[in-house]
Amino acid sequence: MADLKQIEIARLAGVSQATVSRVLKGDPQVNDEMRERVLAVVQELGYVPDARAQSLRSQRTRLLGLVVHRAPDALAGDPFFSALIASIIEQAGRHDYHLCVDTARTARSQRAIYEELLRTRRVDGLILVESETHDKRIERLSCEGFPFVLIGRYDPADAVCSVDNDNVGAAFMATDYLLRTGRRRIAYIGGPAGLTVTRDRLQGYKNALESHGVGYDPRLLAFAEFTERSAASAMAELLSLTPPPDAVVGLDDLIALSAMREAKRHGCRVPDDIAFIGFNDSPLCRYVEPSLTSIAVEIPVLARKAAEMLIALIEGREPQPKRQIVPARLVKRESA
Amino acid sequence: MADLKQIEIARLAGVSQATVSRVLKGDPQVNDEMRERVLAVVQELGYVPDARAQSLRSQRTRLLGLVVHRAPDALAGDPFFSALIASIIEQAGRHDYHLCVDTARTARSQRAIYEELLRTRRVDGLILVESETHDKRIERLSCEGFPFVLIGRYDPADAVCSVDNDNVGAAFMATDYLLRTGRRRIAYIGGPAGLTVTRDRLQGYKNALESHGVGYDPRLLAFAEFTERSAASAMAELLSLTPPPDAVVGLDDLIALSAMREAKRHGCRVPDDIAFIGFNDSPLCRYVEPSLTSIAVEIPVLARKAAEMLIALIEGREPQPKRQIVPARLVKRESA
DNA sequence: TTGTAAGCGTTATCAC
DNA sequence: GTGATAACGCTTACAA
Repeated sequence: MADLKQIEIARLAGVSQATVSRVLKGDPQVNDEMRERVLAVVQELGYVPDARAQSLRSQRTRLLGLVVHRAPDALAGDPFFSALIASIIEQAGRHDYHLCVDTARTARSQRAIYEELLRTRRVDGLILVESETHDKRIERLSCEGFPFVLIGRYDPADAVCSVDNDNVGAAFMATDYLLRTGRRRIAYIGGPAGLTVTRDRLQGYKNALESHGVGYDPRLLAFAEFTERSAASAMAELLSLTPPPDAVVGLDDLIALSAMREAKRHGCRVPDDIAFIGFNDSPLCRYVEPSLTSIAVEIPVLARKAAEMLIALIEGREPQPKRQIVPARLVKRESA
Repeated sequence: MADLKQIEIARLAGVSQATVSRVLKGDPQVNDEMRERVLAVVQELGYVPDARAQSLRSQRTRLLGLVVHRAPDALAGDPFFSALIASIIEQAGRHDYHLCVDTARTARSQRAIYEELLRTRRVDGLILVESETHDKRIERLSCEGFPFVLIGRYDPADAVCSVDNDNVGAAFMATDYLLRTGRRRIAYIGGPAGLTVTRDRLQGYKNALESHGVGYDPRLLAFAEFTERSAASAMAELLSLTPPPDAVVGLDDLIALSAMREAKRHGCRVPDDIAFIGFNDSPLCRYVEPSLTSIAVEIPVLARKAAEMLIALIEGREPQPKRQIVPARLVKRESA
């Protein structure tokens, strides 16, 4: 069973080993009668070619690589990555590719992992997430001509293949929705001020206010760390304004959620007194009370497109366009 | 850069290609002077051996396989798998192994995936989760002598290598706690009835009832798929009983949460009218209202042990003991 | 101690 | 059309 190779099939079918290979590859040049004979033996013995030998010979492993920069416990709680992984696997599977996932916590181990995956040719291509603005890895991969696709933003945008969600558009969508439902004093709680996502979404927020002719009040802006407490205290401060905000756009679901809790603790009714919108449409949203309206960034779409692009690159097709933007989607629930 | 092989290193270092291989393998037989020469060239050119060639030659891919039986969207929201994946990767990495994750939704595709991973020798071993009581895959793998470790239970227990959390004990712990806090009509919502985890936890539930001398009422049992709707409708049915349950043990946090929401929608107060306990202590638990009491199964420990055992098997060491049990832990919150 | 050479199981290029 | 045969890049007897 274990040592079943083409040569064995060939012997039993009374043909040469090369013919077995041809039949398996679907070569149209082979005689029907021989094809039948070979396929019969293959079927009977359940022969499947050895991926290792194929990899060496074809210089292709049919393995996509994904490296995640999170400690295991951080990864564990993050719905983004599990969604990403699951969707990449699915899309890869359609093209008969598999996914190899690695984690790299420290900067050193990151370099090592990339080095390893790239140089050992263990994977045919890489999907990169959470890249920084000037990312050595990216320059490196570009130089080497190694196939890779970025999830996120990069400048110059057309230098690399990338997919991203439309952060400006997503925040516009959230704010616009609140304005349409009659809210006028809309606060924005961002994450750390340096993050591009914080800034992009702030931009979308401003755009929406402007498009409705609603004045922009800088006092309604707050920035929080990614902790419950930080978001809560930002919210407390916003509530001390007169008049207080009647809606809040939070950078992500956890921030929105923590803010919402704080508001409730101050006796606000949600959504009557104040509405809340988060981002990511994480599983959490459905389970809290009131359930949290959220802007879904379509991670499965993102992942599918990334995998699709990467496979195209690997197989020598130049993806067009090189940059794809996935629109966001409003998931309406009780909080707004 | 791309076509850098040992023979090239050998040429530049003025040695034979075999010597390069020996140096890289850390063979103590080689002359120090030669080793220096070779390593210098290796360093300078940043040579790394081709994993594909190594795989073919050594008959080892250094890849562990994990197959997950969930649709991508079900996987996406499930903290269990992300925790599992993350911890396996980490442990594997310590031994210079990588992880290949696949999903298989349908029974047919499951077979196909196993077939593929096993027969193509794409991975050196498999970690199996969510096995069923009489699992063809397991018999198959055993027959073939393919290295694999089960996360979960299997009979006879010493036929295969496995790690498991103490599901019977965990459910006992949950049910016992509810009984001690005065609950008497305790319902159990399992997952699909064939799953061993469903049955083991049912057993623990029954054991606890018995140990408290509380009668077992089969009407208080329900089985749900791993979807919100399914758990909710199971809960709705339980609520229609007279009298309704005063506590629910859910197979996992998501099931417990979905059930809890359904109960609240029916006007039940939690925990006053009805208490809820889930399993896994997922991040979600803290954010819902009321926060969910949960039995923590130590997934990282489970994953680490599984990976450790699998690697031992692959490398020809017989793990002792063949079965490892990881105890559970009660995390008390508001819902019970 | 180092070099030579025979595979590992495929695929692909030749002749026939 | 089909069958030898040479790679693919590495490991490892075996020879020197």
